[in-house]
Amino acid sequence: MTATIQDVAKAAGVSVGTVSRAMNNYPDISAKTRERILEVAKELQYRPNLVAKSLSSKHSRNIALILSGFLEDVMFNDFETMLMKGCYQFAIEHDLEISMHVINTRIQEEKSYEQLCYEHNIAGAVIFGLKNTDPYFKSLEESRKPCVTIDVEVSGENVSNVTNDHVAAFEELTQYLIDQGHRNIALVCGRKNAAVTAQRMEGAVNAMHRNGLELPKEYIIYTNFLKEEASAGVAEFIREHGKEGVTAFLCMSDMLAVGTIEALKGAGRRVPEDYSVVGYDGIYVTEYTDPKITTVDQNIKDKGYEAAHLLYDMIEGIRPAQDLILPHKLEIRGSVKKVDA
Amino acid sequence: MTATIQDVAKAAGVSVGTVSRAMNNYPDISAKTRERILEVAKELQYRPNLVAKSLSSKHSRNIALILSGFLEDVMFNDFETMLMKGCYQFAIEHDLEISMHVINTRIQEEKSYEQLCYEHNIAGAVIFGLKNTDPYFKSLEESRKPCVTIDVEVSGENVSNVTNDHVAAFEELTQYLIDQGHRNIALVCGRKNAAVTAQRMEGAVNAMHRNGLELPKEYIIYTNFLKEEASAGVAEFIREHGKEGVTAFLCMSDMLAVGTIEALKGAGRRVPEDYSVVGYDGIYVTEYTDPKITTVDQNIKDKGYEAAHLLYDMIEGIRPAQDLILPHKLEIRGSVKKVDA
DNA sequence: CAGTTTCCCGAAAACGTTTTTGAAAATGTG
DNA sequence: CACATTTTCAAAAACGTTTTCGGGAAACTG
Repeated sequence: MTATIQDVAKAAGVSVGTVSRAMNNYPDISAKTRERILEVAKELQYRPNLVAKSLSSKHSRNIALILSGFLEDVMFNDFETMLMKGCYQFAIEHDLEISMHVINTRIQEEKSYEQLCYEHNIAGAVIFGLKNTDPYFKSLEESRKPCVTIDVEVSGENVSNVTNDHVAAFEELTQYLIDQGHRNIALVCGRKNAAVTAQRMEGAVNAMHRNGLELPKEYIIYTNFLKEEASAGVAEFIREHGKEGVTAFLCMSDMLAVGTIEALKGAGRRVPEDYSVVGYDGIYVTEYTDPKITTVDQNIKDKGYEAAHLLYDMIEGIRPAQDLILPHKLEIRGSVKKVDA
Repeated sequence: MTATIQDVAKAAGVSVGTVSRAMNNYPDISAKTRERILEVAKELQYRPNLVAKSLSSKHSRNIALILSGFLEDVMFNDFETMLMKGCYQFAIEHDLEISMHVINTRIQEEKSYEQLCYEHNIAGAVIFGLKNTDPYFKSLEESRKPCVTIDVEVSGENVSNVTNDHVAAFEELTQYLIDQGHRNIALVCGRKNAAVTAQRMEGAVNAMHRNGLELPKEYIIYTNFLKEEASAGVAEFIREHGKEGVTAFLCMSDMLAVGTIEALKGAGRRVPEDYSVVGYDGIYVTEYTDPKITTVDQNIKDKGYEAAHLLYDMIEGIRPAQDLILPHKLEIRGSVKKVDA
């Protein structure tokens, strides 16, 4: 099979401990023997077994990316993938091992977060997709293993949160619509009791009130963040309220925007000529629709990178647990038309 | 910390070996002691350390998903993600551990596939995104660790390949266009020396010849599978050949179809009224464009599932290395118009 | 040059499991 | 009841590393 540390030791005429010291750049070894061992190691194409390393070593360079609901949600491939890319980017740059774990409710009930870490000798994790109904949501609070959640507020000694200022971002997005002259705006909402929904709602209402506008209850269309529900909701909306002068649809996600545009086109309306539509998230689909969708880019890849970064710093004791708010960016594409106020 | 097997052994008044036997359902243990041990284990919330398990155990339940070029290619989030989902699906169903490794050229030069397996105690891997210029492309041939490649033909004792019949599929797609009355068809091609390009080209030409049609060299637009290149190429094409009666664009990927449609719309043409367009792959974007793109669905999630399945069977000695050709499916959406022949 | 310090490195314990070996206990057989 | 067989389990080796401990050699000190 492949050479082990024993083989290298024998070939170099030293003890295994010395080989270990040579491989890991420890100080207490003479330059000469280190050279020789490194040479022999290269000769034998020796690669340390990371499993043994992980078992033996006190401090681990393994971090995890934990995904909840990965197999259930079929729609959002872009989000998780960009997040992964960000994490892997950081891991590669800092020579970390990263392992991915998809968890569902059953798995969460079976083993705690700490147990999962223990199972795999993991120093900490970036956790994505956690719902407030997930068992981990509560139990993380008392975790002794550090972790970083994405876009979900969990309090706890060892838990950080990386997110955007969704309130401000949505406020900005709403303000943009208003600046373009829109006064009667319908809101295509996400899941009623989701945290993100509440934040975005707050942003929308803030912007409207600041401009002396109201958001009538009838102008709120609730969905579960599903495109089809947005389509159905919007179709019904224009049947019932089509004559009331609404000029824009403010959607809580890009997917909802896609559904909204579909419904509008299905009803023979043009976007943005007849109705303006904006989305939220910045997933890559927004560039491929017609028209391209004006949205707020959360830059999820950076989020992944910064989450891994923060996790690493927590593990190393460089930074304490904290909330990190990353910048967002209004991406103006083609789905909004300026109207006369 | 968390309870180890020692703790369980002590609490149950037996040796660690016995605990191991109880946990793994070995036969040589009395039902009574097994019961008792399992109870104690649950009591202590014992979870075996998988790292130690992997190190100690002869046969491993760890498989890997190896992704080449994951961080480089920014465009195709859908493909890798669906593949992952398929693999994880199988892994969860069969209680396997799965680890994901992103490799680039540097990493491939640094360590061989076998070394990578050895490092992580991996029994075998599903490999995706391998280019014929990748170092692993050749070295896999002699690997003693089983592996399954996706959509790339590598010969070798222990390497399987899961793919679609791209020639037949593309032939079918082309035939569909012809059946709809199209006679003058332009081909939006992928990277010139890629294996997939050659296969699809073959399929296209087969179908055309069978119907007594020709594919003029000027009607072939080469790209590197990039949307922008397709846009540019098609824009130029209709400037130069717009008057020659071409009615359809046959694209080697969905992304190219998106680029093609973009260019056509940019030039004031309608799809499918003025030009029909078809894509290939079945990524989810095809459902979100306007019009929705008629394409061939490769069902990449199944591919991932079946690849993991085959890998598992190879490891267990149930199936030998082999090539697996999965069914594809023509997905008729809205980007093709019937014309009078 | 004797005593101290520093530098190297070998030996062995440790990480948490599985697996092999062998022996005691239980059961079966005639 | 003596012997053979089977069942059950304890003890210890093994997996491939890291890390601790300690000691001899070399290098300083006065």
